[in-house]
Amino acid sequence: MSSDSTPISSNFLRSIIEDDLSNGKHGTIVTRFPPEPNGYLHIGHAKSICLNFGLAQQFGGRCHLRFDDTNPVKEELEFIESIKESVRWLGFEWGEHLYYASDNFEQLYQWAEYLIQQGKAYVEELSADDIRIYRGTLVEAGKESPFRDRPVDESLQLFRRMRAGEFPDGAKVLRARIDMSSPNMNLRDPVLYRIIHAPHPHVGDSWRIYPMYDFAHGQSDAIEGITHSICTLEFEDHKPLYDWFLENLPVPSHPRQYEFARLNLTYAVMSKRKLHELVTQGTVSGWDDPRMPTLMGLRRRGYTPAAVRTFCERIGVGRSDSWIDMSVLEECVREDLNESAPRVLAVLRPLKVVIDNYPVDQVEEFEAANHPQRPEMGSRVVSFSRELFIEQDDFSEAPPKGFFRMSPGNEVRLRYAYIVRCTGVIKDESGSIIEVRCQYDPASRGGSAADGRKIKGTIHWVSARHALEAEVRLFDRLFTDPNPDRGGVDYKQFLNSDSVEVLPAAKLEAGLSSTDCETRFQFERQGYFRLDPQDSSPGRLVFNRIVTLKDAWSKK
RNA sequence: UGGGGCGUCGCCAAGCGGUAAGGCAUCGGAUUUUGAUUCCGACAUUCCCAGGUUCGAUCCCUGGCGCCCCAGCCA
Repeated sequence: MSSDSTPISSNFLRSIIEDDLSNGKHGTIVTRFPPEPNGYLHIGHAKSICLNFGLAQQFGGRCHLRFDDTNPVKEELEFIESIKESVRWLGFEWGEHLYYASDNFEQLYQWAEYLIQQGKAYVEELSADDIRIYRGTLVEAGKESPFRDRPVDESLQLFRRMRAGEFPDGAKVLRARIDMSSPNMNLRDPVLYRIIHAPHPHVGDSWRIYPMYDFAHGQSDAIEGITHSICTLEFEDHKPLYDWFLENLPVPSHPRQYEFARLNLTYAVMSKRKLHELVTQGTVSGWDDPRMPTLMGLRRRGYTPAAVRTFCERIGVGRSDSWIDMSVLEECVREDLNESAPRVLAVLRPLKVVIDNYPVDQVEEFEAANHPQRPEMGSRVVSFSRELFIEQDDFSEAPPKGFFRMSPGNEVRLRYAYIVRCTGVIKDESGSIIEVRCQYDPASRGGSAADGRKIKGTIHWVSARHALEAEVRLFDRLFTDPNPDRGGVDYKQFLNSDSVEVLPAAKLEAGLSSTDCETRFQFERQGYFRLDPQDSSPGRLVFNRIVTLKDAWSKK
């Protein structure tokens, strides 16, 4: 992780930890990343992962991976596995510190009985609807349940029978006995346990009752000896409850909770519900669709873990609601790939070019640098012949002002090869250009004019008879609006109908025949690409565009 | 209209009473066989507003205004 390029900057969490360490409150820090295994991880989770694992790393502590698996009806083994895979892919390792809240179920159950015995919890028999009505509203105090003051023994017996599976789902719950008139809704006798007759992905069918998040999370933190329990802002209202449990239970430690603002990205949606919808409604091909902001999606697209880590560092950590510009993420991959990606010539939308004065059967080989700024990356040889492909965009019959690519009468350099002058075009019956004719300057071998004249434009090309054919997929933002997630409107109305463009017959330089999906390339003048790990096979090359190059010209 | 937060450049974000870091974006200009990269330069007399305390306030106090979160047997 030392290769990440953004300097570590100050934030409020680092300050807190520095203080706790220097004043001896803690000798070492322990954090945790606590996902619920009910879906795939997205870029927002990456922020939390980088924060928790990163803080532990920077301060010589450790970070646990803990599954907050208290709701068996939403959780699946598949999600547990994909989460582990995503965290590892991001570059973090939890070692032996893998935990499940569900492994604490017996202890939590004992603590629940303890609370009952202390008169601090009771078995509730009101229906879910009635509980809601009794809870009151934001501006009105709640009412106490008729079961609130029932004898301790009665609650205890009932709770044991709940555990034994004697009651159907929803028949009863266990509630904490706190304060029905608290202005903090979380303190109005929160539900601790509910009856769910469903098997659990991790602990199987051993339980009929399951603790709620609030009754499991803080205690799990305490059991694991977490020092800094870092979560998102919406849990701030839960902190008094978090602390209430830790103060009223014989727990081994009392972690402190700190909250930060969750990540929002422009031109994306981040809620699990909406991502799920995109998948199930077939808007995208799956959780790993290269346009998805999921870690699986970014990975398949070709993003590097280092780029995602740099992004998480660069956006900072604060407590104010923030919308990070997609361009920040994009710039992070470019930075990473600009350093490491070998350059290659590839024509995405081919236009045939014939060099009339070039010998018909002649083939020349030119040396091309794999990375002009990094000679140590070596060079390769590219074949040149009379018939080539160039990019359709690199030719204009009636060029706009400032266009310095190929146009009739103008000279342009074919990268690494020769300077050519366009002499004419051939069109089909409908008037579209199907071929461009040129004359080359034999004295410009390698691309430099013998007389030293300056050539402004350099374009890429591929020799027609040597070209490799490939499918290339150009991905763009999934949404047309910077904030599709804003309230009041259906985010689906902002779906970008052009978020993927498939180019079926791109022409690549021959050397690309033997590459693998681990290598990211820069297709010169176009962007960064890599083989799609899913759809590519030895006989069929499918490239994904990870991100474009910056393009000052197209902006004009 | 209860409670909890937040408000520093277009987007993030440092700053912790001593006179506004940095990144992304944007705009100039230089170098360039990628209109990329790299490099230089510009970019908040001002920190939501109004009062107050102070020699001095983005930082302290008071009062406004705006935005976000909370009424799951979800996490």
